[in-house]
Amino acid sequence: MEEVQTHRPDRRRERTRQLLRDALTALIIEKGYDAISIQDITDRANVARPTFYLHFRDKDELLFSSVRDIYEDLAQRHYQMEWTPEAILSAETVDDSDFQHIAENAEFYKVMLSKRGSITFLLQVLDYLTEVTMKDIISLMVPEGSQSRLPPGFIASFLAGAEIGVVRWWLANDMPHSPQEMALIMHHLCTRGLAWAVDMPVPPSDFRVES
Amino acid sequence: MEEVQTHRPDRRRERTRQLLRDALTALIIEKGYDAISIQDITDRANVARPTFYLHFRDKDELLFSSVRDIYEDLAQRHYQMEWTPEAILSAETVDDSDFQHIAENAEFYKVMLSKRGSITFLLQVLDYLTEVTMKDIISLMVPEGSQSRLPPGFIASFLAGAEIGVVRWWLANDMPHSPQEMALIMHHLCTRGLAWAVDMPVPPSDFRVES
DNA sequence: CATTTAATTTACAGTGTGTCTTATAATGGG
DNA sequence: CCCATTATAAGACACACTGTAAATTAAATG
Repeated sequence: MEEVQTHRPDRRRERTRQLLRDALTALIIEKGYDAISIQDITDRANVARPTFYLHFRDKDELLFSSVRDIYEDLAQRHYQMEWTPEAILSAETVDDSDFQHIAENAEFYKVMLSKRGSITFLLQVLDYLTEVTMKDIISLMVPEGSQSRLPPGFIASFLAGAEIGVVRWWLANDMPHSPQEMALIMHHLCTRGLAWAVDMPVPPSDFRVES
Repeated sequence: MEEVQTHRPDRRRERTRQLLRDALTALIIEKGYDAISIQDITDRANVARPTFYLHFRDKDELLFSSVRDIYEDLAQRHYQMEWTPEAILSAETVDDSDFQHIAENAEFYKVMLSKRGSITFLLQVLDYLTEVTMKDIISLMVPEGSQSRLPPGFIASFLAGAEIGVVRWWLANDMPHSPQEMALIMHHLCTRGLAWAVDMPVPPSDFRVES
């Protein structure tokens, strides 16, 4: 017996929800995610504590209600382009929207991808990146009917993890490069690997894993 | 005025600490890290709750007291070998101790690197991997007096993140490959990059970032 | 066996959670 | 503009967990 609550439009509702969202993001930057109590959020938002539970089950639900549209927007921006194998591997068409977005919300990510952040959030981002990368890998292989040497899921997880690592380095070092530069560096390292990065040759290998 | 407590050896002490450590790891696998209370731990260990605080400040301190020696052991195993630039880039001398260790503690890592885990732990592992990788990168460049195209910290963060991503994939897919295979696959992908992985050529590039 | 130290037991104050009730205020529809 | 509806406020409650304290009991060491 699922009782689905349908809400007629009401300014008070959206206003309160927005106040709570804003309070949360401000508090995250100030004191870290874990240290925030529901009381903190409602105090900051000038809302009674029981009101919180009229809108969100817990802190995580509030957090994800804040970021969901951001990732929809990012994915949409990414897929505005028609990705072909050539475009993905070419340095001319590198997509820097991820790094752009991180730069615009640097304070937020600096906290949320640190010990003061939330593992749920970090893994959500990682899964998002894996999924997007996965689609790119697929579009890289399917049109050719070609087989990659490694399982696509493996490669996507590899690249997504690498991106998180690099973003953390970027933020920890106060963003010494522009988003465009970062995307380009990342692209070179991803496509060409460590041997290129340290400018040393490795022998060719026909190593292959059946997926 | 630092009051350093010096403990003469006493079986009761080490016994209690070990009981608490064992209780924690068992509980982590059962219900996830976050859901565990101090009470849970002491109940499982058959120890009074105030006793916990005679040994550890909080849950995190207990956790890290459990894993510290593991990582010392791993690092020591890794550095038993004299790493030269050739050895690091060669597929003959791949070090699989990390994957071996993960496989031996698969249940534990499956939880701790998931939403039911702990961000502090995940980042601790990430930082450990970054540090170890960093030393490898350095040993790759210094003896030659050569310069890498990218800042070593960048590369190390990239590879460490990639390793976490891959380990998560490996665990999520119930370890379809042996630790040795995983280390080998990882090695190929790290050194040769995406172009190799999907078996498509990219033009050479003399792109370089001054560190 | 005696001394030292660890652990137990009980208790307490503090903090946060999730829910409930009653009263008040704002909103959108007619 | 008024009214029925719905959101919010205010206060209170039971519950769980934390960190610490005091007095007592138990165990290990030499």
